[in-house]
Amino acid sequence: MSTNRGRSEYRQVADTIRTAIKQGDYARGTVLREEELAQSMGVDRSTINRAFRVLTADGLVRARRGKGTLVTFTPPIQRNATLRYSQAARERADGRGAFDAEVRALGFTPRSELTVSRVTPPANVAEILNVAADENSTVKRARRMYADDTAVQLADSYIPVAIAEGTALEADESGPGGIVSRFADLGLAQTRITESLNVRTPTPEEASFLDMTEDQRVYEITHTGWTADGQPVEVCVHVMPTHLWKLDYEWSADQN
Amino acid sequence: MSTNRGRSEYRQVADTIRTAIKQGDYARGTVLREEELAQSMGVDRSTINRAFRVLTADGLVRARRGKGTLVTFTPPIQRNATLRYSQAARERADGRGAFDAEVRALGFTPRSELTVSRVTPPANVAEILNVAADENSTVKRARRMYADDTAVQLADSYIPVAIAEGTALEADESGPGGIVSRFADLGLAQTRITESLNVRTPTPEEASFLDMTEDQRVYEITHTGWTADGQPVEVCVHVMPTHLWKLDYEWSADQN
DNA sequence: GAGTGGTCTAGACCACAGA
DNA sequence: CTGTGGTCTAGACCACTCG
Repeated sequence: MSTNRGRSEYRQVADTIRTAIKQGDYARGTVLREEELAQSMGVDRSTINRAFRVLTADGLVRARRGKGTLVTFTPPIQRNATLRYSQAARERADGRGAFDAEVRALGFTPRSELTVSRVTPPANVAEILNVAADENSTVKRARRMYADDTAVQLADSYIPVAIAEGTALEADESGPGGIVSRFADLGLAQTRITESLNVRTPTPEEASFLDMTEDQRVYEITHTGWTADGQPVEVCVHVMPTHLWKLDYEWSADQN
Repeated sequence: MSTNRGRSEYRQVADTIRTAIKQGDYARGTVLREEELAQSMGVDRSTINRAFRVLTADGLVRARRGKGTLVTFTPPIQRNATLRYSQAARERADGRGAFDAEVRALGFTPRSELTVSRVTPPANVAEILNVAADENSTVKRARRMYADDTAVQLADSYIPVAIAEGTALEADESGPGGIVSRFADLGLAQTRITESLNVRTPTPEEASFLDMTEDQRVYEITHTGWTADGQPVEVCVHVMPTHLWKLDYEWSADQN
């Protein structure tokens, strides 16, 4: 491969393959082999390996030892933060959650698993909820979400035991309208929502569950629901691969 | 370096240095040298180089050819999307913008440059604003933002020429309360805001301006302001390094 | 056992910074 | 001219997949 305006060979290789994937020349599921590409492009295998690392970080391919490197590019799932929690959306949802609609919109089949337990919350969650961080002071509703059997999101919701104890909030099924409706049933309707968002490297555990490498990135969204009198009743920490999601927000400019 | 539960050497090296930086053992500005670390840790220089690549992606260090690798870790700047556009914030601001307050909150000195021109908007912007994409159909207000002389954000705002022509919206100074107040002066108060957010690799130009490598990531935020009668009057595209920013959103649960 | 990616080393050469 | 990172190659060895 010829030299080209200071752009290194592995980046040129990555650019070439990226373009091919986006144009549809390499369809999702196509298997590429490093050695073969190395020979056809006249470079060392390590150069191809490095190019694939770049493409992997962007979520375009995924290497499998012993098998080859698969093209995995998918358009992102759209998460509308505001609609998810609106009254109207809950009435519209017919018992199906927001996640369900988001995934179906792309033609995938959604699935999610829920595990409810009592746990000691992470320090930052304990601080927001104003509960002790050193006991089983919260109910944790851990959701694991999939699209066509691919894990796409982790969402761990924490509720103070003082609120959840003996209520539907500790049940394995959230019921019609979702968990937010259960809060409303208890007279703890969430009227104000805050989300704090950052991007980071996944932990090894997250990377394993979400089938990511540590070169990829996740959104970490800390979502808090507040009642009208300013009480924080639920904190949910969402972790999702950045290459799989697009986030939408919407609000009134003069509400504050 | 001994083998350790399948975690590769370069990741172990990265973990070690990451911990040292976060604990404050390597202060911001410390210069590290690959060859020196390679010898002290008993590995090849390329292994250290690869470890630094990981740390660079996280924004912890930045390599400088000919000089060494500098520790650059900084706590993130907090951007509160909702407050930026509220009436209250504009009145509080004393002529200083939201960016100004966000940067000062971290002890840095903010600075920004503004260039106003007429341009053909990007296709996605043209579509939102419902203007032609093939002429100088929009006024572009290009802001370049710095914290202590480090570039931290690019924000390109687009306004239909039909709205901006001959108004303060085409001026080089946005005036008290910022550009949003000028819209209000024209009877085009923005009452609804939408933001669509994703994460991607910076373009070579963005990487150069923001002093990033292509291993790092940027947020791309497409912000739209709408009037009460549903007219889109301004689209602003923000590009900012993910390792430098934390994003906060806030809204009423039942506004929709 | 053969195929394929993940990683490490050793050596080389280039580009850029700075004296 | 020297120091330092960026990249490329060649070879090696390991881990995992699949027949």
